[in-house]
Amino acid sequence: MNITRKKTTQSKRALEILATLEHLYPEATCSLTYETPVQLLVATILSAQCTDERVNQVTPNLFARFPDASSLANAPREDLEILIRSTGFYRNKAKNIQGACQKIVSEFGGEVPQQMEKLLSLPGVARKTANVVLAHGFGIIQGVTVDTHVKRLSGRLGLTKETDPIKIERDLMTLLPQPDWENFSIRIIYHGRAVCKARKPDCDRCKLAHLCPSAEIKSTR
DNA sequence: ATCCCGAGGG
DNA sequence: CCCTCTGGAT
Repeated sequence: MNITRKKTTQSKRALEILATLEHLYPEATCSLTYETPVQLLVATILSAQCTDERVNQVTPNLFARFPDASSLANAPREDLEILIRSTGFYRNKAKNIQGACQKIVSEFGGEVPQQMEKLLSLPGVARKTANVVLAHGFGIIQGVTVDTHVKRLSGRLGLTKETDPIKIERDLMTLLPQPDWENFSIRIIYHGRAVCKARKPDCDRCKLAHLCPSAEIKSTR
């Protein structure tokens, strides 16, 4: 009973947070630029530990030369590395992009698969990347995208005590209605970038402060 | 737990 | 200098 009641309270608070975020960022969408599911997958792999702004800076040149899975699969590794270098982790990312595209060509007919298990079988693709591709590429809501922002804000907002992204995702999936899973993530990310920043969270201007156990109240001492 | 890794902010 | 940015594999 206690647990059920507690979960209900938390879930209600999660919904209030989501409602506030929807009001705050009505137009929030995936901020990566892409034309096809393959390009979305590649851009998402590139977005690891890197701002989406920087990803969008390299992908136009990348996709102009290697627009699809087969051209990426057959590209000289060094050309890929040079094109994506500024996004960091460029050797791993180039290897993973190429490996993923080779498998997409050889096993999935050159198209990004729409099943979670098949996506997870691609090198460099785990739940975060798979969730982004399924949601924004195909409109399939399979889980909650947990990136560095979702992880940080979920903790600060008291929506989870976990630190493992998989467990955080499980908590958020319990707290939120399935159709809103990606809506929540995308807006949390916007809020994490603009207000609830990693270094210096701007609690004074935060519209979620009244719902947040971590908000700093500066008037008390 | 550690490694991969560039770029920008403080 | 240190920290952070839509992580994933070993």
